[in-house]
Amino acid sequence: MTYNTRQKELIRQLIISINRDFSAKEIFCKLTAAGEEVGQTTVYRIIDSMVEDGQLKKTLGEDNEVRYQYLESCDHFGHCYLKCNNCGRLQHIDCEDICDLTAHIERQHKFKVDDTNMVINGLCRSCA
Amino acid sequence: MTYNTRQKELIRQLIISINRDFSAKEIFCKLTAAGEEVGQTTVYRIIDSMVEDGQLKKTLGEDNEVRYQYLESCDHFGHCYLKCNNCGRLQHIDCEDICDLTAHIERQHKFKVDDTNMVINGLCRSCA
DNA sequence: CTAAGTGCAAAATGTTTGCATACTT
DNA sequence: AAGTATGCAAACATTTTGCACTTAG
Repeated sequence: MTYNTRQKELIRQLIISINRDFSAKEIFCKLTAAGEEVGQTTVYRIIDSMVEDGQLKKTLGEDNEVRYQYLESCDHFGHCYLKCNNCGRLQHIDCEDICDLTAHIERQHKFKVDDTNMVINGLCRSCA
Repeated sequence: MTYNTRQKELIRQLIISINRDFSAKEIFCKLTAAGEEVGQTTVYRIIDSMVEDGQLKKTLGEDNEVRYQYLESCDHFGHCYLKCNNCGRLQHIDCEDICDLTAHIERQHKFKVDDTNMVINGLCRSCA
């Protein structure tokens, strides 16, 4: 079982409100700045469990820093995302939209595409 | 100008011979194990310069470690790769092969795909 | 009451920097 | 000779661990 705690709720809310990718340190600093008392160990632990849970996706930011991306929960089997290089937001797309591509790659290149975690980079509509 | 040194050559050879992704630490350890004297600072510096050069691509491995992937030099404008999740090898594919996809995404999803650095994960022919 | 979660301080890990020395051209 | 590159040791930054304490169910 897993308990609901003040810390988990705070972190979850903050992550959602940020609405772009973030580092563990950022979360810790923002909470502290807001006067919330949450230990940084706890921040790391909660973030890690959200990654295991599939709610967050790890990415590599500038300066080799580990960043995380919130994935809105969805029950699709395939998870494909468009990530904006400018604002950092993720946008989910349906995998049917790219199944022509994956089929092509599997046929022509003999490569079995893993479309459960595919991220395509670029610029979103508002940043383009 | 940039000088050719024993260390650069050793590291370059090693990276090519490894033929999969690697961490800076691995390079340092392998060189040391082989009896080659190369400082770890040097390893980091040479790898960094290869990243800036476009010869290596950074990725995020397990345990948050930064890993690097050797990209065989090519003069294509678009760089799209298929990366095997098992053996770690990268395979280059031509961007014409995926331009239908990028066109579709740009049209339907209003998202300007950056195809200069796109990586698709999956399993290569021998690992599938 | 028990299992799960928290937070501190310390440790471990990975990476970078300052600087004197050595090597390339 | 002049400009680069190297390597050490120390500094840094980030993340993890051990452990006693607290909290949720």
